Amino acid sequence: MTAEKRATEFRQEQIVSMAMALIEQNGLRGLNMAALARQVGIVPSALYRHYKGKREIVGIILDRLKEMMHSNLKTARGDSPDPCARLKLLLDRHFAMLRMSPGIPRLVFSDDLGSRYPSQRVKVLGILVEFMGGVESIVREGQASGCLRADIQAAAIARLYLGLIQSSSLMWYLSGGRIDPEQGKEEVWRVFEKALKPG
Amino acid sequence: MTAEKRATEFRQEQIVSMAMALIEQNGLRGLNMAALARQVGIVPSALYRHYKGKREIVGIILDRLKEMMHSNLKTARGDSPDPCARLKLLLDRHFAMLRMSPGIPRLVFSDDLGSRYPSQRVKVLGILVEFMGGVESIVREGQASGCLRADIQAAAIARLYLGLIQSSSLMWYLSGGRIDPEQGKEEVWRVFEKALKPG
DNA sequence: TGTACATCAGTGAACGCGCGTTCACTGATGTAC
DNA sequence: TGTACATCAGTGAACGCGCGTTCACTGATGTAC
Repeated sequence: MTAEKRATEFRQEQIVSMAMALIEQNGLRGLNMAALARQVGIVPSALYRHYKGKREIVGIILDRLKEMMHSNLKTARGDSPDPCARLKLLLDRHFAMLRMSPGIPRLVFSDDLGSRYPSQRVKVLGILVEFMGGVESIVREGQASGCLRADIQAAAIARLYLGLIQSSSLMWYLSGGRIDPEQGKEEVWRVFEKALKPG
Repeated sequence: MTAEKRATEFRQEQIVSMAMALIEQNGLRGLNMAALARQVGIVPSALYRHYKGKREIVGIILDRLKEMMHSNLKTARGDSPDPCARLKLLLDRHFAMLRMSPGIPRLVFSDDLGSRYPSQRVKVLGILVEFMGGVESIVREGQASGCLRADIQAAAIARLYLGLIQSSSLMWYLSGGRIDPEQGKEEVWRVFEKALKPG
């Protein structure tokens, strides 16, 4: 049986989208060329008409992630004069992104990625560092404006913010998706606010 | 060249220890029978004289982890009448464990583990759930004794505690080991204390 | 409008590599007599 | 104390599987004349 012939742009889109779905289900290990081709509806060797190989596909997913994280930060930065409202908006956007692409944490924290494709690990590191930096600078503004307590270092607050997101993702992942992420998000924000508003 | 003949108990110890070292360096993917045998100084097939296979070796590492986490909780629980001092002691023990076996987070959060050995994932889940439960119960006591604020749910505080540990491990891992874990630990505790002492 | 040709997405067979595991065997060590 | 035998940790060759990738090919589609 032979698949319908489609434009390469169409297939590229399909491939990346199916790749993310596979990662979501079984991690980076679940992303293999045979399964990917099956999902797309073509034969494994046909994938190479559209991408140079697996490495390139993973790279493109990370590029998109970088772009999304970047755009989330930019949106949050320009939104409200109140830094704490911006942090909340960033959290909203971040969770919206995770809801749309639940495979992201599995890819980012997959240590396969680092050991198999060292250059991709550098990319991930850059994404996280940029995100942390962005959060930290909003936190600093929050401390200046008085909406966040100033007796804790901005970097530490940023880490706490990331830690709460992370442990929320972890719970979501460990529960096998049974926990509602939306609920997790609101709880994260409640804790963050209560713990870090000036006393 | 033929290796010296050693008692199986001796080799078993060596194998597990080398396996953890390999995981520390390159994650679960870095743990392969060829490299492991090389580290031990025997030939790959000789490993099977001492263990049934890779699955068993990984299982034993997880059993030890479970035991360590369990004993950390038990020690912390019995130590001081002050719940907050117990949380600090638990943090100390946890970081001491990580310092001694830095491969642990890579193994626990390796999604390879889950997808390749589903039964091991269940084991990890059990370990984490037990740990969280233990932390939560100390937190509850802390809220009752007045050393922790009571206006945040105990479960949320426990998650924050775990989140701080996690993001500290993440920083340590991403930095390639350049950050001093001991320093990270003290910072974690400072943040935790400041954020969660009653107002 | 029809024909010839280039382009391009599809196919299936095959390759090469990594890796966990098996198996027949060897030679040293400990034990029974 | 010496000999015969069982046990057991070691060896190396080979197997099987998963998986990413290559390659010669086919047939449809779009374009030039």
